[in-house]
Amino acid sequence: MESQADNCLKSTSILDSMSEVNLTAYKRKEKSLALLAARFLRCCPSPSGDSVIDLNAMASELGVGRRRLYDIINILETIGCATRAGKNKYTWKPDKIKQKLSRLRHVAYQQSRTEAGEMLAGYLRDGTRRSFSLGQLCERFIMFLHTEPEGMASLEAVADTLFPVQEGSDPSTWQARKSCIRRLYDVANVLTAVGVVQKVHSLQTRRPAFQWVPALQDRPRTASDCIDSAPLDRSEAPGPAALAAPNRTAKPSIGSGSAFQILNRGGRPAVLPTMIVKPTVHDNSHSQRIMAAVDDNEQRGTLLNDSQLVVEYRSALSAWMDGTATHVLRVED
DNA sequence: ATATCCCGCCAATCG
DNA sequence: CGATTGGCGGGATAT
Repeated sequence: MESQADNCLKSTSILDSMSEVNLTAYKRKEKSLALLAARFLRCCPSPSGDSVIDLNAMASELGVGRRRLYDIINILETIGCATRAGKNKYTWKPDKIKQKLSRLRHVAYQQSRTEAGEMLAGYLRDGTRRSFSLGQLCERFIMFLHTEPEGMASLEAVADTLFPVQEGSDPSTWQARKSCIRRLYDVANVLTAVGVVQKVHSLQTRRPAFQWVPALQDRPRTASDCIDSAPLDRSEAPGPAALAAPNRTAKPSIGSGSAFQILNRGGRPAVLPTMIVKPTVHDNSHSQRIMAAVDDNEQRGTLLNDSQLVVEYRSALSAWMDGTATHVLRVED
Protein backbone atom coordinates (compact mmCIF):
# COMPACT_ATOMS: atom_id res chain seq x y z
CA MET A 1 0.00 0.00 0.00
CA GLU A 2 0.99 3.56 -0.04
CA SER A 3 2.85 3.86 -3.20
CA GLN A 4 5.00 6.83 -3.69
CA ALA A 5 4.13 10.41 -3.90
CA ASP A 6 7.13 11.53 -5.70
CA ASN A 7 5.50 11.50 -9.08
CA CYS A 8 4.58 14.90 -10.32
CA LEU A 9 5.80 13.78 -13.60
CA LYS A 10 4.97 15.84 -16.51
CA SER A 11 5.83 13.59 -19.29
CA THR A 12 5.07 10.21 -20.53
CA SER A 13 3.69 7.71 -18.24
CA ILE A 14 1.95 5.77 -20.82
CA LEU A 15 1.27 2.32 -19.93
CA ASP A 16 4.79 1.53 -19.34
CA SER A 17 5.34 -0.48 -16.27
CA MET A 18 8.50 0.44 -14.60
CA SER A 19 11.30 0.29 -16.99
CA GLU A 20 14.25 2.44 -16.43
CA VAL A 21 14.12 5.04 -19.01
CA ASN A 22 13.41 8.61 -18.31
CA LEU A 23 11.64 10.03 -15.46
CA THR A 24 13.93 10.60 -13.11
CA ALA A 25 15.01 11.33 -10.44
CA TYR A 26 14.65 8.93 -8.15
CA LYS A 27 17.11 10.43 -5.84
CA ARG A 28 18.63 7.64 -4.05
CA LYS A 29 20.35 10.05 -1.73
CA GLU A 30 17.11 11.23 -0.28
CA LYS A 31 16.32 7.76 0.82
CA SER A 32 19.57 7.24 2.59
CA LEU A 33 19.69 5.78 6.03
CA ALA A 34 21.70 8.76 7.22
CA LEU A 35 19.06 11.20 6.14
CA LEU A 36 16.27 9.08 7.50
CA ALA A 37 18.08 8.79 10.80
CA ALA A 38 18.45 12.55 10.92
CA ARG A 39 14.75 12.99 10.35
CA PHE A 40 14.05 10.32 12.88
CA LEU A 41 16.01 12.20 15.51
CA ARG A 42 14.20 15.37 14.70
CA CYS A 43 10.97 13.61 15.47
CA CYS A 44 12.18 12.43 18.82
CA PRO A 45 10.97 14.40 21.79
CA SER A 46 13.73 16.87 22.37
CA PRO A 47 13.38 17.79 26.00
CA SER A 48 15.45 15.70 28.26
CA GLY A 49 13.68 13.29 30.45
CA ASP A 50 12.48 10.03 29.04
CA SER A 51 9.72 9.92 26.54
CA VAL A 52 8.19 7.35 24.31
CA ILE A 53 8.84 6.61 20.69
CA ASP A 54 6.18 4.75 18.78
CA LEU A 55 7.50 2.93 15.78
CA ASN A 56 4.25 2.93 13.89
CA ALA A 57 3.74 6.60 14.48
CA MET A 58 7.30 7.26 13.46
CA ALA A 59 6.91 5.14 10.37
CA SER A 60 3.92 7.04 9.12
CA GLU A 61 5.41 10.31 10.21
CA LEU A 62 8.49 9.67 8.14
CA GLY A 63 6.61 7.88 5.46
CA VAL A 64 8.76 4.82 5.48
CA GLY A 65 8.45 1.15 6.18
CA ARG A 66 9.35 -0.16 9.57
CA ARG A 67 12.28 -2.22 8.44
CA ARG A 68 14.50 0.83 8.14
CA LEU A 69 13.48 2.13 11.53
CA TYR A 70 14.81 -1.00 13.12
CA ASP A 71 18.22 -0.26 11.68
CA ILE A 72 18.12 3.14 13.33
CA ILE A 73 16.67 2.05 16.63
CA ASN A 74 19.23 -0.70 16.96
CA ILE A 75 22.03 1.80 16.77
CA LEU A 76 20.34 4.25 19.09
CA GLU A 77 19.93 1.45 21.58
CA THR A 78 23.55 0.50 21.56
CA ILE A 79 24.45 4.15 21.89
CA GLY A 80 22.31 4.24 24.94
CA CYS A 81 19.75 6.82 23.97
CA ALA A 82 16.86 4.42 23.56
CA THR A 83 15.60 1.25 25.13
CA ARG A 84 12.88 -1.14 24.14
CA ALA A 85 9.75 -0.44 26.06
CA GLY A 86 7.50 -3.00 24.54
CA LYS A 87 5.91 -3.80 21.27
CA ASN A 88 6.55 -0.96 18.86
CA LYS A 89 7.56 1.16 21.75
CA TYR A 90 10.90 2.56 22.77
CA THR A 91 11.94 4.96 25.44
CA TRP A 92 13.94 7.92 24.33
CA LYS A 93 16.88 8.65 26.63
CA PRO A 94 19.07 11.31 25.10
CA ASP A 95 20.79 11.94 28.39
CA LYS A 96 22.32 8.51 28.47
CA ILE A 97 24.49 8.81 25.43
CA LYS A 98 27.55 10.24 27.03
CA GLN A 99 27.39 7.69 29.78
CA LYS A 100 27.27 4.79 27.40
CA LEU A 101 29.98 6.16 25.18
CA SER A 102 32.25 6.63 28.14
CA ARG A 103 31.71 3.04 29.08
CA LEU A 104 32.57 1.85 25.63
CA ARG A 105 35.73 3.90 25.62
CA HIS A 106 36.77 2.45 28.92
CA VAL A 107 36.32 -1.05 27.59
CA ALA A 108 38.14 -0.14 24.41
CA TYR A 109 41.24 0.74 26.38
CA GLN A 110 41.04 -2.46 28.32
CA GLN A 111 41.12 -5.07 25.66
CA SER A 112 43.48 -5.58 22.81
CA ARG A 113 42.72 -5.48 19.16
CA THR A 114 43.08 -9.18 18.80
CA GLU A 115 40.53 -9.78 21.47
CA ALA A 116 38.10 -7.63 19.62
CA GLY A 117 38.79 -9.54 16.46
CA GLU A 118 38.34 -12.89 18.04
CA MET A 119 34.99 -11.93 19.35
CA LEU A 120 33.41 -11.29 16.02
CA ALA A 121 35.38 -14.03 14.39
CA GLY A 122 33.70 -16.32 16.84
CA TYR A 123 30.36 -15.48 15.39
CA LEU A 124 31.30 -16.95 12.15
CA ARG A 125 31.29 -20.66 12.15
CA ASP A 126 29.25 -22.04 14.90
CA GLY A 127 26.74 -24.06 13.11
CA THR A 128 25.53 -21.80 10.44
CA ARG A 129 24.73 -18.89 12.56
CA ARG A 130 27.17 -16.35 11.37
CA SER A 131 25.80 -13.05 12.32
CA PHE A 132 26.72 -9.42 12.29
CA SER A 133 24.26 -7.73 14.49
CA LEU A 134 24.20 -4.02 13.92
CA GLY A 135 24.44 -3.47 17.65
CA GLN A 136 27.58 -5.55 18.02
CA LEU A 137 29.22 -3.97 15.04
CA CYS A 138 28.26 -0.56 16.32
CA GLU A 139 29.97 -1.11 19.65
CA ARG A 140 33.04 -2.55 18.00
CA PHE A 141 33.18 0.28 15.56
CA ILE A 142 33.08 2.88 18.30
CA MET A 143 35.66 1.12 20.40
CA PHE A 144 37.91 0.73 17.40
CA LEU A 145 37.85 4.44 16.70
CA HIS A 146 38.98 5.08 20.23
CA THR A 147 42.17 3.16 19.62
CA GLU A 148 42.97 4.79 16.33
CA PRO A 149 45.04 7.94 15.93
CA GLU A 150 42.76 10.93 15.81
CA GLY A 151 39.85 8.64 16.38
CA MET A 152 39.66 8.07 12.69
CA ALA A 153 39.48 4.97 10.55
CA SER A 154 38.22 3.68 7.26
CA LEU A 155 35.61 0.98 7.24
CA GLU A 156 38.10 -1.36 5.61
CA ALA A 157 40.44 -0.83 8.52
CA VAL A 158 37.67 -1.61 10.94
CA ALA A 159 36.82 -4.75 9.06
CA ASP A 160 40.44 -5.82 8.97
CA THR A 161 40.42 -5.96 12.71
CA LEU A 162 36.91 -6.97 13.52
CA PHE A 163 36.86 -9.50 10.79
CA PRO A 164 40.40 -10.47 9.88
CA VAL A 165 40.68 -12.54 6.77
CA GLN A 166 43.57 -14.64 5.55
CA GLU A 167 45.14 -14.25 2.20
CA GLY A 168 44.04 -17.57 0.87
CA SER A 169 40.80 -17.93 2.68
CA ASP A 170 37.85 -19.48 1.01
CA PRO A 171 35.43 -17.25 -0.84
CA SER A 172 32.80 -17.53 1.83
CA THR A 173 35.12 -15.78 4.26
CA TRP A 174 35.69 -12.93 1.89
CA GLN A 175 32.00 -12.72 1.26
CA ALA A 176 31.48 -12.45 4.99
CA ARG A 177 33.98 -9.66 5.21
CA LYS A 178 32.19 -7.87 2.42
CA SER A 179 28.96 -8.28 4.27
CA CYS A 180 30.62 -6.92 7.38
CA ILE A 181 31.64 -3.77 5.58
CA ARG A 182 28.20 -3.33 4.11
CA ARG A 183 26.79 -3.36 7.63
CA LEU A 184 29.42 -0.93 8.79
CA TYR A 185 28.08 1.53 6.27
CA ASP A 186 24.73 1.29 7.98
CA VAL A 187 26.27 1.80 11.39
CA ALA A 188 28.43 4.70 10.30
CA ASN A 189 25.54 6.41 8.61
CA VAL A 190 23.30 6.54 11.62
CA LEU A 191 26.15 7.38 13.93
CA THR A 192 26.86 10.26 11.61
CA ALA A 193 23.29 11.41 11.88
CA VAL A 194 23.49 11.30 15.64
CA GLY A 195 26.67 13.29 15.49
CA VAL A 196 28.94 10.78 17.17
CA VAL A 197 31.14 10.45 14.13
CA GLN A 198 31.65 12.34 10.92
CA LYS A 199 32.75 11.38 7.49
CA VAL A 200 36.14 12.70 6.53
CA HIS A 201 38.99 11.94 4.23
CA SER A 202 42.18 10.72 5.76
CA LEU A 203 44.94 13.20 5.08
CA GLN A 204 47.49 10.56 4.29
CA THR A 205 45.36 7.85 2.86
CA ARG A 206 43.24 10.28 0.96
CA ARG A 207 40.48 7.78 1.32
CA PRO A 208 37.12 8.25 2.96
CA ALA A 209 36.97 7.43 6.61
CA PHE A 210 34.98 8.14 9.70
CA GLN A 211 36.18 10.16 12.62
CA TRP A 212 35.00 10.54 16.15
CA VAL A 213 33.42 13.89 16.86
CA PRO A 214 34.95 15.53 19.90
CA ALA A 215 32.87 17.13 22.53
CA LEU A 216 29.64 15.45 21.72
CA GLN A 217 27.17 17.05 24.00
CA ASP A 218 24.95 15.10 26.25
CA ARG A 219 22.15 14.83 23.81
CA PRO A 220 22.33 14.07 20.15
CA ARG A 221 22.19 17.02 17.93
CA THR A 222 18.89 17.55 16.31
CA ALA A 223 20.70 16.66 13.20
CA SER A 224 19.51 18.65 10.33
CA ASP A 225 22.78 19.72 8.91
CA CYS A 226 24.73 16.60 9.50
CA ILE A 227 23.61 15.55 6.14
CA ASP A 228 26.42 14.67 3.92
CA SER A 229 29.74 16.33 4.38
CA ALA A 230 32.18 17.91 2.02
CA PRO A 231 35.63 17.15 3.30
CA LEU A 232 37.53 17.77 0.14
CA ASP A 233 41.21 18.07 0.67
CA ARG A 234 42.83 18.66 -2.61
CA SER A 235 46.43 19.49 -2.07
CA GLU A 236 48.94 16.77 -1.72
CA ALA A 237 51.89 18.72 -0.51
CA PRO A 238 51.71 19.49 3.15
CA GLY A 239 53.78 22.48 2.27
CA PRO A 240 55.31 24.82 4.76
CA ALA A 241 52.10 25.37 6.53
CA ALA A 242 52.37 21.89 7.86
CA LEU A 243 49.43 22.87 9.91
CA ALA A 244 46.81 20.90 8.18
CA ALA A 245 44.10 22.49 10.16
CA PRO A 246 41.73 20.10 11.78
CA ASN A 247 39.45 19.14 8.99
CA ARG A 248 36.00 19.30 10.45
CA THR A 249 35.30 21.04 13.65
CA ALA A 250 31.64 21.72 13.38
CA LYS A 251 31.32 24.54 15.78
CA PRO A 252 32.97 25.83 18.86
CA SER A 253 31.52 23.92 21.68
CA ILE A 254 29.43 25.70 24.17
CA GLY A 255 30.77 27.71 27.06
CA SER A 256 34.13 26.44 28.05
CA GLY A 257 36.36 26.63 25.07
CA SER A 258 37.81 23.21 24.86
CA ALA A 259 40.71 24.34 22.77
CA PHE A 260 42.35 21.22 21.63
CA GLN A 261 43.52 20.30 18.25
CA ILE A 262 45.65 17.65 16.78
CA LEU A 263 48.01 18.72 14.10
CA ASN A 264 49.13 15.81 12.08
CA ARG A 265 51.68 15.81 9.37
CA GLY A 266 53.71 13.30 7.55
CA GLY A 267 52.54 9.77 7.01
CA ARG A 268 53.12 7.83 10.13
CA PRO A 269 52.60 4.20 10.59
CA ALA A 270 49.10 3.36 11.53
CA VAL A 271 50.12 3.25 15.12
CA LEU A 272 49.92 5.80 17.83
CA PRO A 273 51.69 8.95 16.71
CA THR A 274 54.62 10.49 18.44
CA MET A 275 53.69 13.75 19.95
CA ILE A 276 54.46 16.59 22.20
CA VAL A 277 51.81 18.24 24.23
CA LYS A 278 51.88 21.90 25.04
CA PRO A 279 49.85 22.86 28.04
CA THR A 280 48.10 26.16 27.83
CA VAL A 281 45.42 26.02 30.38
CA HIS A 282 44.50 23.60 33.04
CA ASP A 283 41.54 23.31 35.22
CA ASN A 284 41.09 19.62 35.13
CA SER A 285 43.15 18.02 37.83
CA HIS A 286 43.20 14.72 36.06
CA SER A 287 44.53 15.90 32.75
CA GLN A 288 46.72 18.37 34.54
CA ARG A 289 48.73 15.56 35.94
CA ILE A 290 49.12 14.09 32.49
CA MET A 291 50.16 17.32 30.95
CA ALA A 292 52.70 17.91 33.66
CA ALA A 293 54.48 14.75 32.75
CA VAL A 294 54.52 15.66 29.12
CA ASP A 295 55.64 19.13 29.82
CA ASP A 296 58.53 17.81 31.80
CA ASN A 297 59.44 15.65 28.90
CA GLU A 298 59.39 18.54 26.58
CA GLN A 299 61.79 20.58 28.63
CA ARG A 300 64.15 17.72 28.62
CA GLY A 301 63.84 17.66 24.89
CA THR A 302 63.39 13.95 24.87
CA LEU A 303 60.62 11.72 23.79
CA LEU A 304 58.90 9.34 26.03
CA ASN A 305 59.43 5.71 25.37
CA ASP A 306 56.86 3.87 23.36
CA SER A 307 54.83 2.46 26.18
CA GLN A 308 54.65 5.81 27.89
CA LEU A 309 53.67 7.46 24.68
CA VAL A 310 50.75 5.19 24.31
CA VAL A 311 49.55 6.04 27.74
CA GLU A 312 49.95 9.74 27.19
CA TYR A 313 48.27 9.61 23.88
CA ARG A 314 45.33 7.73 25.18
CA SER A 315 44.92 10.00 28.12
CA ALA A 316 45.02 13.05 25.96
CA LEU A 317 42.82 11.48 23.34
CA SER A 318 40.44 10.46 26.03
CA ALA A 319 40.06 14.04 27.12
CA TRP A 320 39.66 15.07 23.54
CA MET A 321 36.91 12.55 22.99
CA ASP A 322 35.14 13.91 26.00
CA GLY A 323 35.56 17.43 24.90
CA THR A 324 37.15 18.22 28.24
CA ALA A 325 40.61 18.76 26.87
CA THR A 326 42.05 22.17 27.51
CA HIS A 327 45.36 21.81 25.81
CA VAL A 328 46.84 21.93 22.41
CA LEU A 329 48.12 18.73 21.02
CA ARG A 330 50.88 18.87 18.52
CA VAL A 331 51.93 15.88 16.51
CA GLU A 332 55.43 15.89 15.20
CA ASP A 333 57.62 13.40 13.55
C1' DA B 1 35.31 0.79 -12.77
C1' DT B 2 34.77 1.27 -7.78
C1' DA B 3 32.47 2.90 -3.71
C1' DT B 4 28.02 3.25 -1.56
C1' DC B 5 24.22 1.19 0.27
C1' DC B 6 18.60 0.88 -0.81
C1' DC B 7 15.21 -2.50 -0.77
C1' DG B 8 12.81 -6.07 0.75
C1' DC B 9 12.85 -11.34 1.02
C1' DC B 10 12.39 -14.23 4.62
C1' DA B 11 14.12 -16.36 9.02
C1' DA B 12 14.04 -15.98 14.04
C1' DT B 13 11.17 -14.42 17.93
C1' DC B 14 7.50 -12.76 20.21
C1' DG B 15 2.70 -12.85 21.96
C1' DC C 1 -0.98 -18.61 13.89
C1' DG C 2 0.03 -13.63 12.75
C1' DA C 3 2.97 -9.74 13.95
C1' DT C 4 7.34 -7.94 15.29
C1' DT C 5 12.37 -7.90 14.73
C1' DG C 6 16.19 -7.74 12.12
C1' DG C 7 19.96 -10.80 9.16
C1' DC C 8 21.62 -10.65 4.58
C1' DG C 9 22.99 -9.63 0.01
C1' DG C 10 21.36 -8.68 -5.05
C1' DG C 11 22.08 -5.25 -7.85
C1' DA C 12 20.94 -0.17 -8.61
C1' DT C 13 22.99 4.48 -7.91
C1' DA C 14 26.75 7.64 -6.90
C1' DT C 15 31.50 9.01 -7.98
